[in-house]
Amino acid sequence: MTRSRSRKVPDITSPWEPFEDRRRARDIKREAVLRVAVHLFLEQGYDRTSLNEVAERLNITKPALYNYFANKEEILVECYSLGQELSEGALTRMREQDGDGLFRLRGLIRGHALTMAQDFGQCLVRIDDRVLSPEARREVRAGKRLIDAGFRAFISEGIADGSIRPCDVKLTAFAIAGALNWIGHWLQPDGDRSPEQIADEMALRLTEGIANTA
Amino acid sequence: MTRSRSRKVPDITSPWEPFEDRRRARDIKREAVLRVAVHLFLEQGYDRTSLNEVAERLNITKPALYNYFANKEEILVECYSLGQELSEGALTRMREQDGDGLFRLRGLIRGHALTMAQDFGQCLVRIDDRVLSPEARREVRAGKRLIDAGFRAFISEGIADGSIRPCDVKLTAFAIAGALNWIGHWLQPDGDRSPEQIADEMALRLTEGIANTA
Amino acid sequence: MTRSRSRKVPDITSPWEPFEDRRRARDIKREAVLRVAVHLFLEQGYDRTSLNEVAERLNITKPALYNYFANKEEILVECYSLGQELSEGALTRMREQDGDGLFRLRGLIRGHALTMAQDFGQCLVRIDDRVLSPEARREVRAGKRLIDAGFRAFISEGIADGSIRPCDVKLTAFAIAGALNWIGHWLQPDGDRSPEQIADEMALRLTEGIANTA
Amino acid sequence: MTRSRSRKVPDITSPWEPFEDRRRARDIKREAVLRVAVHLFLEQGYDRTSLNEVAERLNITKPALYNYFANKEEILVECYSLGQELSEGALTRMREQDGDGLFRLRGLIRGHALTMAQDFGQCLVRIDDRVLSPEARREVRAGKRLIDAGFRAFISEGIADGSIRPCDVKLTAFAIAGALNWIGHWLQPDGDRSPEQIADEMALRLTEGIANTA
DNA sequence: TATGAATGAGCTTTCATTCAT
DNA sequence: AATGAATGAAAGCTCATTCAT
Repeated sequence: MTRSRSRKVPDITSPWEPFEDRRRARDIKREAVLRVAVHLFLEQGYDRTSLNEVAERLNITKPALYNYFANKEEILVECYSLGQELSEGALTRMREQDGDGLFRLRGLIRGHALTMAQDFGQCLVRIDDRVLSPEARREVRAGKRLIDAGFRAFISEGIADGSIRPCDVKLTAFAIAGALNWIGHWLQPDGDRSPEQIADEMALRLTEGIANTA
Repeated sequence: MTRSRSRKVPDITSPWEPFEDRRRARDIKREAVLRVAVHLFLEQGYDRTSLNEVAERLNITKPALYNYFANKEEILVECYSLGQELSEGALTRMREQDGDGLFRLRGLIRGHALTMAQDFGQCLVRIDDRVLSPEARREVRAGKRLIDAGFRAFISEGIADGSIRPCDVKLTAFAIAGALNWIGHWLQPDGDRSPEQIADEMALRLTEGIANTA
Repeated sequence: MTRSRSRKVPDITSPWEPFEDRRRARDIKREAVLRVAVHLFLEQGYDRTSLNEVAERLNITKPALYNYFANKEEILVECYSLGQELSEGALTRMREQDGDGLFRLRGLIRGHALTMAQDFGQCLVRIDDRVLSPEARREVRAGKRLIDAGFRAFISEGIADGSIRPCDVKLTAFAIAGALNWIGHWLQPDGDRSPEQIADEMALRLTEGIANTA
Repeated sequence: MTRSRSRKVPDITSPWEPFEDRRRARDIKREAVLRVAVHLFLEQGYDRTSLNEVAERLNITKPALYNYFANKEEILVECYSLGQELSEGALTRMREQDGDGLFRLRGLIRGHALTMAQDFGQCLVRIDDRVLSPEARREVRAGKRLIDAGFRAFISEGIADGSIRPCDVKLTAFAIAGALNWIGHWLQPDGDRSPEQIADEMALRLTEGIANTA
């Protein structure tokens, strides 16, 4: 026993590694579940995607999923969370950057557009959160409001610093967000524009009317 | 219509009238089903709305629905159709009006925004057409493309006649459509802006950047 | 239509009969479900009896049960109810009869013993009410307490009127109820004593010690 | 085995002790499992108690249980066994004591009542043995019959020696056993009577009617 | 000895749809 | 035109049990 063990070098040098390994393996598997799930959710809708299908694509059985998630809803919630992270990431990055309101707004537009080019990001706007339990829904909606508030804040800021022309902040924010969210509905992975091109174009196009270039 | 109605007094003279009446009654009921259905679909999602619920709100029983519709999918398809009619109506109206591209585009924006303020209109963008059978889906998508083509046509027209500044037509159309479709997601029936106000505002706001006012 | 109808004599003489028939048919089926269910519950236990088994014995399919009952629990609750009715029937009958406490107690014993000879009666003591939801359980337990209270009342009454010797009422009631409830556990349908014989014997035996024969 | 063990220095003085220790530790753990299990079985029923719950309360994981028991059924069987031991203990003790039938019967009643005040004892009458496999059930039932036979034997003995009045032995035994078994259903751990008081009271009360005091 | 992961079997429940009436 | 009853299919979830480690 001692001998056979002694051959396994890493076990001696770092007895915690196996633990780490396990946890990492677990996280990797969790992520794999989420990736497959969000993909199917987007493809077929949440209700029409059975856990069996998710499991099948992962080459495991349905109950195995319950090792990683408490129930189907939790899977969706975590998909939302990952999407939310993408979205908030863009917001945070721009918040920390110097520049006037218009500059930051354009950055946020770009970031949000790129978010919409990814599965987890699309999930935010294409999977109806009405399937969630009231509590989960509240949390998800709070996240969505954060983003919206970000758009409004940058617009207001731009108006204050003169980089954006006075306008109806709320409606403008909705219009911009709507145009971006819609990307998730029409974007083709193999389209003739790359997500980055779309993002850049949107950043310009959606601010053309309100940019104070005078 | 007016004539058939005026005859109504003596049923004996016109044995076909009851037929008319019947068909009308039938249509009225069909419409009632659709109105209730689209409402519930929007409220809970298509999959989570059972025909039982629809029937209950109509004070009939589930199988009675099958007198008016072949199956659940047909109900949804007709909801889409009604939404599509609203949408295409706006398009047709503007097509028949005189005016330059910008003028027509603004009219279409207004019309589309108003469409998004109604249940059947919202249905177009909030109920995922992936629940439909391939054939039905193809038809619905064809309808949606029509609208999109309308936006693009007016924009191109505007560029041609000089009322709109040159721009990426496709992307611009997507941006405008997205901003408008999004209305269906955030509009509150009792909000502080009326649908008409929103429509007018959007017509201006979404063309600010591309209008050739020089 | 009118003619074909006029041939159906009973429809004319009593237009309500078909309705009645239907309702009766429905009740008959409900009862059949309950009889089969309680039988299986007693034979295998509640948890180990699947609705499939119940349905199979009735030559219907599982979901058909849901026409008559909202869920499995409701089936059990109604079994309890029927058992409770038997039990309370005996109590009520004796309450309405003249006689001293001892006489009534013996009557109740007899009645309860006979109750324990029937499926619905056995259900009361052999199916654990812990499988029920809290609300349902509360109701079932309230029923059980009623019976218990009946035993105590008659004993107290007997002590008061001198037909029963002073004793620990609560414990005596428990002892009697226990002896009777236990019948449900050992009674064989084809045993050498009939339920009536057992009931009579128990009425005497369980009161021998407390009867005031002096 | 002994040899390989002897290499561990401290073990040299008494190489058997660790074994003993181990076995003892194992038995202690087995017992702990049984105590937790019987408690949960009584609280929620056998079927509704998952091995996960049992394990959780023991701060181990579910598969660990399989080190001590082959399967869930075995756990229940051993719970029964421990209850049976309690019950048979009372029987054996009285069998070995001098005294007439009435005396012994009263002793057995007392012993059985006390058995019913303990988890393992209650298990005998509150957990349905129909969840067991046929073989296990046969064994458990054999045990239960032993106790029943004990009651009958003492009653017969009492009739023979004149301490008990002639009566229907079988029915009397059932009545007494039933009254006692029922204790397990109504006894409250914090009730106003101690188990001993109840046992004494029952010993008198349940023999009042048949005791030959003349 | 103990664990995390996985599985197979099974259960309750829901629902669109059909059919006799 | 409308209903009550019934069904087939499927879904989410639970759980005892096994196994590699």
